[in-house]
Amino acid sequence: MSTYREIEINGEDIIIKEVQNFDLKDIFDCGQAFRWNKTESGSYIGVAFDRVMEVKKRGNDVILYDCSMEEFNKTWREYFDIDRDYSEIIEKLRVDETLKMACEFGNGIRILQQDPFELTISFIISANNQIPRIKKSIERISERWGRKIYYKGNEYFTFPTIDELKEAEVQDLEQCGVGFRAKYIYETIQKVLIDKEILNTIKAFEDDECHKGLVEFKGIGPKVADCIMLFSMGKYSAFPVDVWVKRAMMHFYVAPDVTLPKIRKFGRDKFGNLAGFAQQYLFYYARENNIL
DNA sequence: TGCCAGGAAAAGA
DNA sequence: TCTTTTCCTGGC
Repeated sequence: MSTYREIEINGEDIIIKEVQNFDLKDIFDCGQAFRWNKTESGSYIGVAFDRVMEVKKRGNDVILYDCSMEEFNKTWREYFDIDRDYSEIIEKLRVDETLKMACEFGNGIRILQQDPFELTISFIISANNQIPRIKKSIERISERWGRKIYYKGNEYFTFPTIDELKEAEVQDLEQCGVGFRAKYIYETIQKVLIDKEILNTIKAFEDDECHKGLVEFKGIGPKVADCIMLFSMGKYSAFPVDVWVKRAMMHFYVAPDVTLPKIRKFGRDKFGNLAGFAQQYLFYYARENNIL
């Protein structure tokens, strides 16, 4: 289902009129992206797809600064999932009392569609890690191997391409603060160097096959695979079970001693092809409210 | 199947 | 200041 939205050009900027369920804090604080930061003016600046993007809300309008209609249609429309009607998803999920509460809390969430290679490396780093440190590691990797770009007089760095990372050694990666995950990142780089289309191939698979393909990488377990397929491969039956979702599920649905694979199966069976959305609402609700 | 090591820094006490 | 926890995976 897609809903028509009015898109306007205003000087150098794109204005998407009257967007519902689109809140910048919800989108960038729900743990799916690591390269966006809030500015003093209330906008968010991030690096994605080789450029710096600044986004701001004005009423219910979304402004994308310095962006042509062509670029918007080619890249950001899909990235911000503009054509999806989230009220329809919330309508279906809110029959469940817990989800009703979680959806109301995080009603501005959108699941971004990011670059599979960047997401794969980023979520390998995320394993048993915390967000400030994950962000720092990704910044260091970008500074070291990415391309320097400028926005409003400030320096930014693109996330490196596979070719830019081909010389990276385990030791170099360790210097970026990724710790024991360095060898997993190194092995993933080698694997992608051998077959540069491997992530696109995996992306084209059905959801379960996609998950199987991803967990074959060192450093990618069930949780990280679910994140990669949900945030960069459009696989919405994914149900990443991290510490917060586990807490939320144990709090609201299942017995305290249930294993992670069982929680994952429970979530996927319960929410079907909306599992990924349900997970995001639950995760955000649980973490922001510090539920036990 | 279940347990635990594995960076280092944030968050909590 | 010190201790615990951290969006978990691999290997035993």
